Amino acid sequence: MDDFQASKKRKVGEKIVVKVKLEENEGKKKSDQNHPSCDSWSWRKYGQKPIKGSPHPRGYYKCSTSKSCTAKKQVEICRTDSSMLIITYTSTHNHPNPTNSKQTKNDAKSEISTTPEPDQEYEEEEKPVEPDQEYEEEKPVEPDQEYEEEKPPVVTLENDDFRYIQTPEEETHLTINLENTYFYDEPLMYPDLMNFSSLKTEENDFYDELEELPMSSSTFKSFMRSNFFEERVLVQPS
DNA sequence: CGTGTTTGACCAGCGC
DNA sequence: GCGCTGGTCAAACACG
Repeated sequence: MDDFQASKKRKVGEKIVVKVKLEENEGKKKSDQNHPSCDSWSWRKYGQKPIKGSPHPRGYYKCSTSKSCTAKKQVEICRTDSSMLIITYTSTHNHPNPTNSKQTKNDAKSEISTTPEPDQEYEEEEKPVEPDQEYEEEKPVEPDQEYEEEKPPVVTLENDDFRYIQTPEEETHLTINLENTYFYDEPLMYPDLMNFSSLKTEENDFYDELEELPMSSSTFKSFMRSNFFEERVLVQPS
């Protein structure tokens, strides 16, 4: 009802693809039970489909915080690396993050802009500092995009069709530039990044290898509850 | 009882 | 035009 029944189809206007590294041995956090991401939005699963060429099904989630919120995400296990989750965010939250307020345990540094505007972009956002965020992958850096050591309060990367806002706490590297595709790595640990103006993605890079990895939904679920770090990938449409 | 998950069916875009 | 595939719906079910 709520939705822009816009597209049941694959022509989504905006997407953020996040790669999440799972660490199986790192105990299960009950706090992530329902959403395989460390974002603090609450998600409700509304579907799951086996994806051709992938041994793992893809789960479809909607934001359950607000019925009018059209934010969605897709979660699947990377076929090339079963310890990696691929989370694709689509649409935007049109409400502030409800759990931010109750997430004051670490450091309630996260301020949410209460802007009920559906297409509103949060120009500035603060992320809760993650003490143990770890990610170290060195990848070829796009010469055009250079990130300096000391970052300004907010770094905004802009392209013709997407804009990506990051905070100084996260280190973002531009990793690959395939024609029109831009990839970023970063320890995504905050949900407010769900606001983006116009992003798009190609997922074909995941399909380059298929391995037989029989994984039941329960196994998948246990994956979801593990620890991980995330790796955000932004893609620009061609 | 409320909320979230599971799962099969249905729908629509896309390629041939 | 047809079939394939991905995305969504909704009823049934599970869980706290």
